[in-house]
Amino acid sequence: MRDMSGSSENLERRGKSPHSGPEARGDEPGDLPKQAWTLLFELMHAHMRNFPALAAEFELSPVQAHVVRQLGEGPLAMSTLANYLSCDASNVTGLVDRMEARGLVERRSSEQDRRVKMLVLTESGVALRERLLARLAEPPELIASLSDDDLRALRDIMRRALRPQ
Amino acid sequence: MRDMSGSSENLERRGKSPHSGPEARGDEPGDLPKQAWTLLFELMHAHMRNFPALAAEFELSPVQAHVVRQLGEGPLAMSTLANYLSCDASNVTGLVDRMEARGLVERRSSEQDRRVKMLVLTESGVALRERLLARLAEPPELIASLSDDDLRALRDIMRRALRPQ
DNA sequence: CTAAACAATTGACTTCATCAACTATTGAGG
DNA sequence: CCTCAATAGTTGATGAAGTCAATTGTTTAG
Repeated sequence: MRDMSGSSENLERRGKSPHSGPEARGDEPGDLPKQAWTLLFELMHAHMRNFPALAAEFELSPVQAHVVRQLGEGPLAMSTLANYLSCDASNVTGLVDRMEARGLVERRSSEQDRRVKMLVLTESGVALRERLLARLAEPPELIASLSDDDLRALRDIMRRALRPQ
Repeated sequence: MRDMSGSSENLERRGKSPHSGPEARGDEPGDLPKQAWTLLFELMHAHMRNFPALAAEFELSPVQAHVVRQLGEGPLAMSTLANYLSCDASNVTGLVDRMEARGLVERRSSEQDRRVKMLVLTESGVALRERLLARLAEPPELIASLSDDDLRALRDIMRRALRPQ
Protein backbone atom coordinates (compact mmCIF):
# COMPACT_ATOMS: atom_id res chain seq x y z
CA MET A 1 0.00 0.00 0.00
CA ARG A 2 1.91 2.99 -1.23
CA ASP A 3 0.71 6.48 -0.57
CA MET A 4 -1.23 8.44 -3.13
CA SER A 5 1.05 11.41 -2.73
CA GLY A 6 3.54 10.02 -5.16
CA SER A 7 1.08 9.38 -7.91
CA SER A 8 0.27 13.03 -8.28
CA GLU A 9 3.54 13.45 -10.10
CA ASN A 10 1.59 12.84 -13.21
CA LEU A 11 -0.24 16.07 -12.68
CA GLU A 12 2.79 18.25 -12.52
CA ARG A 13 2.45 21.78 -13.77
CA ARG A 14 2.60 22.00 -17.49
CA GLY A 15 2.62 25.76 -17.18
CA LYS A 16 6.06 26.07 -18.69
CA SER A 17 4.84 24.87 -22.06
CA PRO A 18 4.31 28.20 -23.81
CA HIS A 19 1.74 27.35 -26.40
CA SER A 20 0.12 30.71 -26.02
CA GLY A 21 -2.01 29.99 -29.03
CA PRO A 22 -5.68 30.83 -29.22
CA GLU A 23 -7.58 30.94 -25.97
CA ALA A 24 -4.48 30.76 -23.80
CA ARG A 25 -5.92 32.63 -20.90
CA GLY A 26 -5.08 32.33 -17.25
CA ASP A 27 -5.96 28.69 -16.64
CA GLU A 28 -5.05 27.38 -20.07
CA PRO A 29 -8.47 26.22 -21.15
CA GLY A 30 -6.89 24.62 -24.20
CA ASP A 31 -5.58 21.89 -21.93
CA LEU A 32 -9.00 21.07 -20.61
CA PRO A 33 -9.30 17.64 -22.23
CA LYS A 34 -5.79 16.82 -21.13
CA GLN A 35 -6.45 17.96 -17.58
CA ALA A 36 -9.62 15.93 -17.28
CA TRP A 37 -8.05 12.92 -18.90
CA THR A 38 -4.91 12.97 -16.79
CA LEU A 39 -6.93 12.98 -13.60
CA LEU A 40 -9.19 10.24 -14.89
CA PHE A 41 -6.14 8.22 -15.87
CA GLU A 42 -4.77 8.67 -12.39
CA LEU A 43 -7.87 7.21 -10.86
CA MET A 44 -7.95 4.40 -13.40
CA HIS A 45 -4.46 3.30 -12.54
CA ALA A 46 -5.04 3.60 -8.84
CA HIS A 47 -7.91 1.20 -9.26
CA MET A 48 -6.40 -1.12 -11.84
CA ARG A 49 -3.59 -1.96 -9.48
CA ASN A 50 -5.83 -4.23 -7.49
CA PHE A 51 -7.73 -5.74 -10.38
CA PRO A 52 -5.51 -8.84 -10.28
CA ALA A 53 -6.31 -9.26 -6.60
CA LEU A 54 -9.98 -8.81 -7.32
CA ALA A 55 -9.86 -11.45 -10.04
CA ALA A 56 -7.98 -13.73 -7.68
CA GLU A 57 -10.95 -13.60 -5.30
CA PHE A 58 -12.65 -15.79 -7.89
CA GLU A 59 -9.50 -17.78 -8.61
CA LEU A 60 -9.30 -16.15 -12.01
CA SER A 61 -6.35 -14.53 -13.70
CA PRO A 62 -6.98 -10.92 -14.71
CA VAL A 63 -7.43 -11.91 -18.33
CA GLN A 64 -9.77 -14.76 -17.47
CA ALA A 65 -11.86 -12.34 -15.45
CA HIS A 66 -11.99 -10.07 -18.44
CA VAL A 67 -13.08 -12.93 -20.65
CA VAL A 68 -15.77 -14.11 -18.26
CA ARG A 69 -17.05 -10.57 -18.15
CA GLN A 70 -17.18 -10.20 -21.92
CA LEU A 71 -18.65 -13.62 -22.53
CA GLY A 72 -22.08 -12.79 -21.20
CA GLU A 73 -23.54 -11.82 -24.54
CA GLY A 74 -23.72 -15.44 -25.60
CA PRO A 75 -21.70 -17.42 -28.12
CA LEU A 76 -18.55 -15.67 -29.27
CA ALA A 77 -16.08 -16.87 -31.87
CA MET A 78 -12.50 -17.37 -30.71
CA SER A 79 -11.27 -14.92 -33.31
CA THR A 80 -13.75 -12.32 -32.11
CA LEU A 81 -12.47 -12.75 -28.61
CA ALA A 82 -8.88 -12.45 -29.80
CA ASN A 83 -9.84 -9.29 -31.60
CA TYR A 84 -11.56 -7.97 -28.55
CA LEU A 85 -8.61 -8.73 -26.30
CA SER A 86 -6.30 -7.16 -28.89
CA CYS A 87 -4.11 -10.21 -28.79
CA ASP A 88 -2.96 -12.98 -31.06
CA ALA A 89 -5.38 -15.78 -31.87
CA SER A 90 -2.87 -18.37 -30.71
CA ASN A 91 -2.99 -16.81 -27.28
CA VAL A 92 -6.71 -17.39 -27.05
CA THR A 93 -6.27 -21.09 -27.69
CA GLY A 94 -4.33 -21.65 -24.48
CA LEU A 95 -6.50 -19.23 -22.57
CA VAL A 96 -9.65 -21.09 -23.52
CA ASP A 97 -7.93 -24.43 -22.94
CA ARG A 98 -7.39 -23.53 -19.32
CA MET A 99 -10.85 -22.09 -18.85
CA GLU A 100 -12.42 -25.11 -20.47
CA ALA A 101 -10.38 -27.40 -18.25
CA ARG A 102 -11.88 -25.60 -15.30
CA GLY A 103 -15.38 -26.02 -16.63
CA LEU A 104 -16.08 -22.35 -17.17
CA VAL A 105 -16.55 -22.33 -20.94
CA GLU A 106 -17.32 -24.69 -23.78
CA ARG A 107 -16.14 -24.77 -27.38
CA ARG A 108 -18.96 -25.43 -29.82
CA SER A 109 -18.36 -25.87 -33.49
CA SER A 110 -20.37 -23.43 -35.51
CA GLU A 111 -23.01 -24.87 -37.81
CA GLN A 112 -22.64 -22.29 -40.53
CA ASP A 113 -18.86 -22.29 -40.69
CA ARG A 114 -17.02 -25.34 -39.50
CA ARG A 115 -13.80 -23.41 -39.12
CA VAL A 116 -15.00 -21.31 -36.23
CA LYS A 117 -15.60 -22.45 -32.70
CA MET A 118 -18.07 -20.58 -30.60
CA LEU A 119 -17.42 -20.00 -26.93
CA VAL A 120 -20.24 -20.33 -24.45
CA LEU A 121 -20.20 -20.02 -20.70
CA THR A 122 -21.13 -23.21 -18.92
CA GLU A 123 -23.71 -23.15 -16.19
CA SER A 124 -20.98 -22.77 -13.61
CA GLY A 125 -19.40 -20.10 -15.79
CA VAL A 126 -22.61 -18.10 -15.79
CA ALA A 127 -22.88 -18.38 -12.03
CA LEU A 128 -19.32 -17.20 -11.60
CA ARG A 129 -19.93 -14.33 -13.98
CA GLU A 130 -22.82 -13.06 -11.97
CA ARG A 131 -20.83 -13.03 -8.78
CA LEU A 132 -17.97 -11.36 -10.61
CA LEU A 133 -20.16 -8.63 -12.10
CA ALA A 134 -21.66 -7.89 -8.73
CA ARG A 135 -18.20 -7.59 -7.26
CA LEU A 136 -16.97 -5.37 -10.08
CA ALA A 137 -19.92 -3.07 -9.65
CA GLU A 138 -18.93 -2.25 -6.08
CA PRO A 139 -17.66 1.30 -6.28
CA PRO A 140 -14.25 1.90 -4.73
CA GLU A 141 -13.90 4.26 -1.83
CA LEU A 142 -12.74 7.17 -3.96
CA ILE A 143 -15.97 7.06 -5.95
CA ALA A 144 -18.35 6.08 -3.21
CA SER A 145 -17.38 9.10 -1.16
CA LEU A 146 -18.45 11.59 -3.83
CA SER A 147 -21.55 13.67 -3.31
CA ASP A 148 -24.80 12.71 -5.00
CA ASP A 149 -24.52 15.73 -7.27
CA ASP A 150 -21.07 14.69 -8.39
CA LEU A 151 -22.16 11.11 -8.90
CA ARG A 152 -25.12 12.17 -11.00
CA ALA A 153 -22.96 14.47 -13.08
CA LEU A 154 -20.29 11.80 -13.47
CA ARG A 155 -22.83 9.21 -14.53
CA ASP A 156 -24.32 11.51 -17.13
CA ILE A 157 -20.97 12.56 -18.50
CA MET A 158 -19.87 8.94 -18.80
CA ARG A 159 -23.10 8.12 -20.60
CA ARG A 160 -22.40 10.85 -23.11
CA ALA A 161 -18.79 9.74 -23.51
CA LEU A 162 -19.77 6.12 -24.09
CA ARG A 163 -22.72 6.95 -26.30
CA PRO A 164 -22.08 5.29 -29.67
CA GLN A 165 -21.05 8.42 -31.55
CA MET B 1 -11.31 -2.93 -33.39
CA ARG B 2 -14.45 -4.40 -32.01
CA ASP B 3 -17.64 -2.43 -31.73
CA MET B 4 -18.64 -0.80 -28.51
CA SER B 5 -22.12 -2.25 -28.78
CA GLY B 6 -21.09 -5.45 -27.11
CA SER B 7 -19.43 -3.85 -24.16
CA SER B 8 -22.64 -2.28 -23.00
CA GLU B 9 -23.64 -5.64 -21.64
CA ASN B 10 -22.18 -4.57 -18.40
CA LEU B 11 -24.85 -1.95 -18.13
CA GLU B 12 -27.72 -4.29 -18.54
CA ARG B 13 -30.84 -3.55 -16.61
CA ARG B 14 -30.50 -4.67 -13.08
CA GLY B 15 -34.19 -3.96 -12.70
CA LYS B 16 -35.06 -7.58 -12.18
CA SER B 17 -33.04 -7.74 -9.00
CA PRO B 18 -35.73 -7.00 -6.47
CA HIS B 19 -33.78 -5.38 -3.73
CA SER B 20 -36.65 -3.04 -3.05
CA GLY B 21 -35.01 -2.03 0.18
CA PRO B 22 -34.86 1.51 1.38
CA GLU B 23 -35.13 4.28 -1.19
CA ALA B 24 -36.03 1.99 -4.06
CA ARG B 25 -37.94 4.55 -6.03
CA GLY B 26 -38.43 4.85 -9.74
CA ASP B 27 -34.83 5.29 -10.86
CA GLU B 28 -33.24 3.53 -7.92
CA PRO B 29 -31.25 6.43 -6.58
CA GLY B 30 -29.58 4.12 -4.12
CA ASP B 31 -27.65 2.70 -7.06
CA LEU B 32 -26.19 6.06 -7.97
CA PRO B 33 -22.59 5.25 -6.95
CA LYS B 34 -22.91 1.90 -8.65
CA GLN B 35 -24.29 3.44 -11.82
CA ALA B 36 -21.57 6.03 -12.04
CA TRP B 37 -18.88 3.52 -11.21
CA THR B 38 -20.06 0.92 -13.68
CA LEU B 39 -19.97 3.43 -16.51
CA LEU B 40 -16.57 4.68 -15.44
CA PHE B 41 -15.34 1.10 -15.25
CA GLU B 42 -16.62 0.54 -18.76
CA LEU B 43 -14.60 3.42 -20.09
CA MET B 44 -11.55 2.35 -18.11
CA HIS B 45 -11.58 -1.08 -19.64
CA ALA B 46 -12.22 0.23 -23.09
CA HIS B 47 -9.08 2.27 -22.71
CA MET B 48 -6.94 -0.25 -20.87
CA ARG B 49 -7.30 -2.63 -23.77
CA ASN B 50 -4.77 -0.67 -25.78
CA PHE B 51 -2.39 0.16 -22.99
CA PRO B 52 -0.09 -2.69 -24.04
CA ALA B 53 -0.02 -1.28 -27.56
CA LEU B 54 0.68 2.17 -26.20
CA ALA B 55 3.57 0.85 -24.13
CA ALA B 56 4.83 -1.01 -27.18
CA GLU B 57 5.18 2.32 -28.98
CA PHE B 58 8.12 2.86 -26.66
CA GLU B 59 9.24 -0.76 -26.85
CA LEU B 60 8.16 -1.24 -23.27
CA SER B 61 6.09 -4.00 -21.80
CA PRO B 62 2.99 -2.75 -19.97
CA VAL B 63 4.62 -3.31 -16.61
CA GLN B 64 7.82 -1.60 -17.64
CA ALA B 65 5.81 1.40 -18.76
CA HIS B 66 4.14 1.44 -15.39
CA VAL B 67 7.52 1.32 -13.66
CA VAL B 68 9.00 4.09 -15.78
CA ARG B 69 5.98 6.20 -14.97
CA GLN B 70 6.25 5.62 -11.23
CA LEU B 71 9.99 6.01 -11.10
CA GLY B 72 9.99 9.76 -11.64
CA GLU B 73 9.98 10.63 -7.98
CA GLY B 74 13.62 9.73 -7.61
CA PRO B 75 15.37 6.80 -5.95
CA LEU B 76 13.06 3.98 -4.99
CA ALA B 77 13.96 0.79 -3.15
CA MET B 78 13.24 -2.45 -4.98
CA SER B 79 11.00 -3.62 -2.17
CA THR B 80 9.04 -0.37 -2.34
CA LEU B 81 8.53 -0.91 -6.03
CA ALA B 82 7.41 -4.49 -5.42
CA ASN B 83 4.99 -3.20 -2.86
CA TYR B 84 3.73 -0.58 -5.23
CA LEU B 85 3.24 -3.07 -8.04
CA SER B 86 1.55 -5.42 -5.57
CA CYS B 87 3.80 -8.22 -6.70
CA ASP B 88 6.44 -10.50 -5.29
CA ALA B 89 9.91 -9.08 -4.72
CA SER B 90 11.49 -11.79 -6.83
CA ASN B 91 9.48 -10.55 -9.76
CA VAL B 92 11.05 -7.13 -9.48
CA THR B 93 14.53 -8.61 -9.75
CA GLY B 94 13.98 -9.87 -13.28
CA LEU B 95 11.99 -6.81 -14.22
CA VAL B 96 14.80 -4.49 -13.18
CA ASP B 97 17.37 -6.82 -14.73
CA ARG B 98 15.79 -6.31 -18.12
CA MET B 99 15.31 -2.59 -17.69
CA GLU B 100 18.86 -2.19 -16.50
CA ALA B 101 20.11 -4.21 -19.47
CA ARG B 102 18.34 -1.70 -21.68
CA GLY B 103 19.93 1.21 -19.92
CA LEU B 104 16.74 2.64 -18.49
CA VAL B 105 17.45 2.30 -14.78
CA GLU B 106 20.37 1.82 -12.41
CA ARG B 107 20.71 -0.08 -9.15
CA ARG B 108 22.51 1.89 -6.48
CA SER B 109 23.40 0.39 -3.15
CA SER B 110 22.02 2.41 -0.31
CA GLU B 111 24.51 4.01 2.05
CA GLN B 112 22.42 3.61 5.18
CA ASP B 113 21.42 0.00 4.67
CA ARG B 114 23.58 -2.18 2.51
CA ARG B 115 20.76 -4.64 1.98
CA VAL B 116 18.63 -2.30 -0.07
CA LYS B 117 19.25 -1.20 -3.63
CA MET B 118 17.81 2.05 -4.83
CA LEU B 119 16.48 2.37 -8.34
CA VAL B 120 17.15 5.50 -10.35
CA LEU B 121 16.23 6.33 -13.90
CA THR B 122 19.23 6.83 -16.14
CA GLU B 123 19.44 9.89 -18.35
CA SER B 124 17.93 7.92 -21.20
CA GLY B 125 15.30 6.60 -18.81
CA VAL B 126 14.28 10.11 -17.87
CA ALA B 127 14.05 11.10 -21.52
CA LEU B 128 11.88 8.09 -22.28
CA ARG B 129 9.71 8.86 -19.29
CA GLU B 130 8.99 12.34 -20.53
CA ARG B 131 7.92 11.11 -23.93
CA LEU B 132 5.81 8.43 -22.27
CA LEU B 133 4.07 10.86 -19.95
CA ALA B 134 3.28 13.17 -22.84
CA ARG B 135 1.82 10.25 -24.76
CA LEU B 136 -0.23 9.06 -21.79
CA ALA B 137 -1.67 12.52 -21.35
CA GLU B 138 -3.21 12.48 -24.83
CA PRO B 139 -6.93 12.10 -24.22
CA PRO B 140 -8.63 9.28 -26.11
CA GLU B 141 -11.37 10.04 -28.57
CA LEU B 142 -14.18 9.25 -26.15
CA ILE B 143 -12.94 11.95 -23.78
CA ALA B 144 -11.73 14.48 -26.30
CA SER B 145 -15.13 14.64 -27.90
CA LEU B 146 -16.87 15.78 -24.73
CA SER B 147 -18.10 19.34 -24.45
CA ASP B 148 -16.08 21.90 -22.53
CA ASP B 149 -18.72 21.97 -19.83
CA ASP B 150 -18.52 18.23 -19.38
CA LEU B 151 -14.74 18.31 -19.35
CA ARG B 152 -14.65 21.01 -16.72
CA ALA B 153 -17.16 19.14 -14.59
CA LEU B 154 -15.28 15.88 -15.05
CA ARG B 155 -11.98 17.48 -14.13
CA ASP B 156 -13.42 19.00 -10.98
CA ILE B 157 -15.13 15.81 -9.91
CA MET B 158 -11.93 13.83 -10.43
CA ARG B 159 -10.03 16.38 -8.38
CA ARG B 160 -12.48 15.94 -5.56
CA ALA B 161 -12.33 12.16 -5.84
CA LEU B 162 -8.54 12.11 -5.78
CA ARG B 163 -8.20 14.74 -3.11
CA PRO B 164 -6.36 13.09 -0.23
CA GLN B 165 -9.42 12.75 1.96
C1' DC C 1 -11.16 -26.87 -59.68
C1' DT C 2 -7.59 -24.33 -58.12
C1' DA C 3 -6.00 -20.65 -55.34
C1' DA C 4 -6.48 -17.23 -51.95
C1' DA C 5 -8.35 -16.15 -47.48
C1' DC C 6 -9.56 -17.40 -43.03
C1' DA C 7 -10.14 -19.96 -38.13
C1' DA C 8 -7.92 -22.38 -35.05
C1' DT C 9 -4.03 -24.90 -33.40
C1' DT C 10 0.90 -26.09 -32.52
C1' DG C 11 5.71 -25.15 -31.26
C1' DA C 12 9.49 -22.13 -29.97
C1' DC C 13 10.35 -18.28 -27.27
C1' DT C 14 9.88 -14.03 -24.00
C1' DT C 15 7.85 -11.61 -20.10
C1' DC C 16 5.39 -11.49 -15.90
C1' DA C 17 3.92 -13.74 -11.93
C1' DT C 18 4.14 -17.01 -7.94
C1' DC C 19 6.51 -19.75 -4.28
C1' DA C 20 10.38 -21.83 -1.75
C1' DA C 21 15.02 -21.68 -0.63
C1' DC C 22 19.20 -19.09 -0.06
C1' DT C 23 22.68 -15.09 1.00
C1' DA C 24 23.76 -11.06 3.16
C1' DT C 25 22.75 -7.48 6.27
C1' DT C 26 20.59 -5.30 10.17
C1' DG C 27 19.12 -5.10 14.83
C1' DA C 28 17.71 -6.95 19.39
C1' DG C 29 18.99 -9.47 23.70
C1' DG C 30 21.70 -12.47 26.65
C1' DC D 1 30.78 -10.73 21.52
C1' DC D 2 27.25 -14.11 19.96
C1' DT D 3 23.01 -15.83 18.59
C1' DC D 4 18.55 -15.30 16.58
C1' DA D 5 14.79 -13.16 14.24
C1' DA D 6 13.63 -10.05 10.68
C1' DT D 7 14.51 -7.87 6.33
C1' DA D 8 16.26 -7.00 1.16
C1' DG D 9 17.43 -9.02 -2.65
C1' DT D 10 18.55 -13.00 -5.62
C1' DT D 11 18.02 -17.68 -7.61
C1' DG D 12 15.52 -21.69 -9.44
C1' DA D 13 11.33 -24.14 -10.61
C1' DT D 14 6.98 -23.52 -12.52
C1' DG D 15 2.90 -21.63 -14.76
C1' DA D 16 0.10 -17.97 -17.26
C1' DA D 17 0.03 -14.83 -20.86
C1' DG D 18 1.98 -12.75 -24.77
C1' DT D 19 4.44 -12.92 -29.50
C1' DC D 20 5.58 -14.95 -34.19
C1' DA D 21 5.96 -18.57 -37.80
C1' DA D 22 4.19 -22.63 -39.62
C1' DT D 23 0.34 -26.11 -40.16
C1' DT D 24 -4.36 -28.09 -40.81
C1' DG D 25 -9.10 -27.63 -42.24
C1' DT D 26 -12.67 -25.08 -44.35
C1' DT D 27 -14.71 -21.37 -47.12
C1' DT D 28 -15.00 -18.59 -50.89
C1' DA D 29 -13.64 -16.31 -55.29
C1' DG D 30 -11.95 -16.78 -60.01
